[in-house]
Amino acid sequence: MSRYTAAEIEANWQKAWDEAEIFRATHSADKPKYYVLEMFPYPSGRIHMGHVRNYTMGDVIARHKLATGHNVLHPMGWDAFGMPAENAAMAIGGHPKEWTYNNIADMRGQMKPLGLSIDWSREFATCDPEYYGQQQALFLDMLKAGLVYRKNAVVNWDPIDMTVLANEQVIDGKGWRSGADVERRELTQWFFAISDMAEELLSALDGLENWPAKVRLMQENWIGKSRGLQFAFGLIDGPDGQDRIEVYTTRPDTLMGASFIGISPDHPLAKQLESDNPELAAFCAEVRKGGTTEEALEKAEKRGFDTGLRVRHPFDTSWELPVYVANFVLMEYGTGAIFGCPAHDQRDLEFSRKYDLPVVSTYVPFEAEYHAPEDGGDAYVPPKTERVLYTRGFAGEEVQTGLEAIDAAVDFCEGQGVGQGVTKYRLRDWGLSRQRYWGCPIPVVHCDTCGVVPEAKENLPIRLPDDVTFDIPGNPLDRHPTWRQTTCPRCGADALRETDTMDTFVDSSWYYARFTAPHATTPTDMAEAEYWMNVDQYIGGIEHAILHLLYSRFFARAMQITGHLPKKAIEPFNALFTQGMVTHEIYQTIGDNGRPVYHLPEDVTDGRLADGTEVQIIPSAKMSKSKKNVVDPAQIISAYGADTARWFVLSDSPPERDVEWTASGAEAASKHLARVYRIVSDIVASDDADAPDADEALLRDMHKAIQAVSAGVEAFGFNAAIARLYAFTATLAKSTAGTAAKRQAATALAQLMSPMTPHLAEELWSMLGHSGLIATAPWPQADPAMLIDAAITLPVQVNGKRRAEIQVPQDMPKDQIEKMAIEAVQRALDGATPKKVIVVPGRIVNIVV
RNA sequence: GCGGGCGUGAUGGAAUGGUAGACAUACCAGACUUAAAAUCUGUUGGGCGUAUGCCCGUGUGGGUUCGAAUCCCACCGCCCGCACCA
Repeated sequence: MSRYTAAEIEANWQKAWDEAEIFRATHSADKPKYYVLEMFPYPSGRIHMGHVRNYTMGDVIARHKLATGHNVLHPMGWDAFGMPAENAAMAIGGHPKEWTYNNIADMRGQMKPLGLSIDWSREFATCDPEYYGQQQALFLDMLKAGLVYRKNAVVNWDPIDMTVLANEQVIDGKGWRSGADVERRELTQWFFAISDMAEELLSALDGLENWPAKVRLMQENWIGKSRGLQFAFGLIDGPDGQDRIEVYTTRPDTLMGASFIGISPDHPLAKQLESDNPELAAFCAEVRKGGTTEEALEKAEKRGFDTGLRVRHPFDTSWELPVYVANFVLMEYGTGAIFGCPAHDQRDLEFSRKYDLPVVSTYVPFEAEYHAPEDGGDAYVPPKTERVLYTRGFAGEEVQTGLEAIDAAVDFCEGQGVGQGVTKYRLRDWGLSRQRYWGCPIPVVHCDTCGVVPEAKENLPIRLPDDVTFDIPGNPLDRHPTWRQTTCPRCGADALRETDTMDTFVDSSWYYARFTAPHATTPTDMAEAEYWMNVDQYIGGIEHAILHLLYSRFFARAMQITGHLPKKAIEPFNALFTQGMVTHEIYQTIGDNGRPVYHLPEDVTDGRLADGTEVQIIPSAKMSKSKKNVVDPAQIISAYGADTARWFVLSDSPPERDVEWTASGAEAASKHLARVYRIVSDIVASDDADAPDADEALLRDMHKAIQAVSAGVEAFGFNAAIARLYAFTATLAKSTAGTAAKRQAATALAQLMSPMTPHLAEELWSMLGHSGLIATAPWPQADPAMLIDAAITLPVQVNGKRRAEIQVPQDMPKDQIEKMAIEAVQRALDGATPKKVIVVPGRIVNIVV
């Protein structure tokens, strides 16, 4: 009997698949298409277990679809532009291009042994001029369509990476990559007009039924739609030309409780006043400088600067309110000015107490023991759905919910000519300019006479120059001796190229479309896009729930507007699945300096290092180099084979949750695969043709397994599918059936395992004497008749507690089941007469006494 | 603060409102072996009992239901997203 040797088997079958070109995606009229895509990797140089899990899931889907008669597109590429390449060039010398392409070659080399069913003929990297040239063409079309524009803007400047960041890339006031405190600078930048599509991007979320609700909700919150009233307070004796302050509020029902106006330090009025008020200027400067981190904001006192100006309340001209420049008012949201209502907003209340401003409730709750904010209590902010008593509403005293009162207030104010109801979105335009080298050059030219001129399409791609240096910070394109010099595409005069490159999120916002025609001489080929789009199943990490997925949704729309995608691709990803991380325990000892020292899993055996030192085990966390809790897929593959790694990352945990990598788990997976191999070898070697073939139980279990595993694979229930395969394997191992039945069951087992462990499955298929490849063999079908057992076991409950079991024929009439059930639980009934008998067919009997 | 999710054995987890703990890990026991490894078999939620069995049990407390891990309400704990957003 031969032994299971993963290395040999896996190499052989990978070669066979390559030679047969079974994963090459082609059109076919008689098969439905299926496009499965995993979020493409950044070429850091090494694949990690997270990649293995992600791509294995996609591969299971792809292989299952292939076997169920679909025309599958399953491509792979590289998200290859970005800062790490430049950082590497700065740190260790060399060139980002070289570094990137070497990494790609390395990672491809690590990925191929996984045996993924990828159409490698479609592979590309976003740093290929062939790709980014088309991205430039797309940019020019978007520019023409008004989807890109240039403006002067206060931007988030990352002082370490020396570049601008999008709002989405600022996390807690720090750069998402560098972690540096972000500064505010005013620069001329390119923007995608994504906010114009806010409503569309929001309302279309409803149609994404096969996206996780969590992701849809996160996007909804990010877009941040709010409905409110925008109106003006009349300014008394304002500076030159200023006679009003526009404010926006979502709570116009509290307008009669207003006690001050707060404006942002960046508000035009504040800036105007600043010029002849050094004290105010100092205050504003201090606020602008202030940290925007969570802790800083938490601790930051609500502070204001009384401008001395007063406004009139729109509904009572004798009512004057002071105008403060307040440190908590943001210029970026609404109008950059608010009215403060301390009775119904805790922040406004704190501010009012500090500056001794009046506190007036507009509504109160019904409870008697209510401690009003006027008397030192907290601000009263009930849910908008709660009914409260309005004491200072617009229609006199009445009981209303906040929602009703807000609507009524908007109507009333509009009727009185005080402002209008408006809808606002938190989503802001996407700034795409980056002052970096390793990115897609923005294809425009600055001409002294013509201004900013789009490059001519025939000049594309605008290639990055290779001869650049990284010895000093900043953008090497800026200081390149000749690259900038060009001629104006419009007037032919000498002109300068734009040296900003595009945010790398642009690259990943349309790659899924490029995969449908990776070598087209336009961004996409409409016929191919029409055939392959949309992505039927997209799989990736939850960390991309907002940025990448929102940008991609925007791009799909932009590409439709510019004629690069068909209408049906307006939402590019029909279904989205967000998989969990692969985690591992952390092994730590305390070093001489009292600091923790981390140890790699391969250096720890039974909780001890090689020298016998005991390590402290810290609970499982995301694999990270700094904590050394990393398992290298390449090592696992060489130790156990790819099938073991694939099997393990799919088992144990549901795919959307984190899975903990354990050595014992990997060992167990490996043993199981070897066991399956052995069982099938034995079946092939034996000849029990004379054994009673009547072991129907085996074939029944086979059909049930086909049913359960198929359902599991289709519904991302990989862990449950694998559990079922363990059980079916046990049935097969113990079966006393004849060879023919066993061979049939073994064949089904191989097929059901084939999406997860494709190499072993091919080997078993071949051992069992089947011709061709299991990868392309039709998926087994469950026979409905075999799923129903002739006799079934019914638990019998008395008052909801299980007291007995009865064996009944599948089709026994209800009244007979009742009779049998009552008989079976005579003792538990203890003479009592059943009041009611509930028979749930095929499930349970419950007797109520 | 706002929004969302989760809580089941020693562990990962399973369970269309219908036998809670499938499957796996770990542990324990047995078979094979001179021995070990490998392999195979069995046990394992808690408690009571010689036993047929009985009681308890899905974070806590209540509710709906013939029947609740699952649905509803409140609370506790953990996790995630957003956040001086007016």
